[in-house]
Amino acid sequence: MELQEMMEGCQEPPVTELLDSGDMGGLMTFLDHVQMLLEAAGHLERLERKKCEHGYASTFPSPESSDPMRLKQKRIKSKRCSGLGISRSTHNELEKNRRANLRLCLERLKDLIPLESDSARHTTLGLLNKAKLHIKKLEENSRRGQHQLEVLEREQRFLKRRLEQLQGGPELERVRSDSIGSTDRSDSDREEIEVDVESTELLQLVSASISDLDDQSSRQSLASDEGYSSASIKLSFSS
DNA sequence: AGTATTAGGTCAAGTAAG
DNA sequence: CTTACTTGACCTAATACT
Repeated sequence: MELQEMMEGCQEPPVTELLDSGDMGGLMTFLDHVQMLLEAAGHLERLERKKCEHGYASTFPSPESSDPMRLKQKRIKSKRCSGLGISRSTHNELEKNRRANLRLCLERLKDLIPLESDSARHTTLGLLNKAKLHIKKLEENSRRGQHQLEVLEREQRFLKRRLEQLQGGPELERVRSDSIGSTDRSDSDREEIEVDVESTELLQLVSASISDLDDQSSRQSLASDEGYSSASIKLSFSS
């Protein structure tokens, strides 16, 4: 029950949601989880590599295993060492600790990956396989999130420029004609306009705030001697 | 410097229990 | 079948010895 709660606590919302909501804390937690899982995967990989190096349960024979003479010498030496070394019970105790540590790591891993149901039994092998899949999924999500972030940043840059142009006065007419139908646009312009089409709502919002801004600035400007430019912008915009 | 020994840690096979 | 335990073998790094 408690474990289930912890696990649920670890389940991240999709990256897209986090991005949409601008929840930077959530994003950081998500990235932390990815980092921890990658570390776990790295540990497993290192273990596997070590197995290969030593020839343990590996398809690659170690150089020594092919040399019977050296193997024999090693065995003799090892027997000598174990005879003089730590007692059997101490060795058993140490081995027990090692296994406990392994179990602990497995529990931590279990907390990090989403599991279908609490009641289902999770074997070590199953858990490791699920962790592997989860890592792959997180990596994919991370890639997608990164891509979306780039798109949004492009969009933000474009809107910022657009805003500056709209506030800039004499540039306005050119911007308008550009957006209506000029054919000699650069690739980046075209790309930006595509983005623009996808975000009409956002643009409307920006336009609304620009109008507010213009209302204010025109009021201020009209009060001053140089008030005509702002006022004319407003006029041409509304016509 | 090179070799032997020791200490500490890990792995894998065999086995018993749940 | 899975897990936990025991046990012997093995590895590496540190230390002692020549």
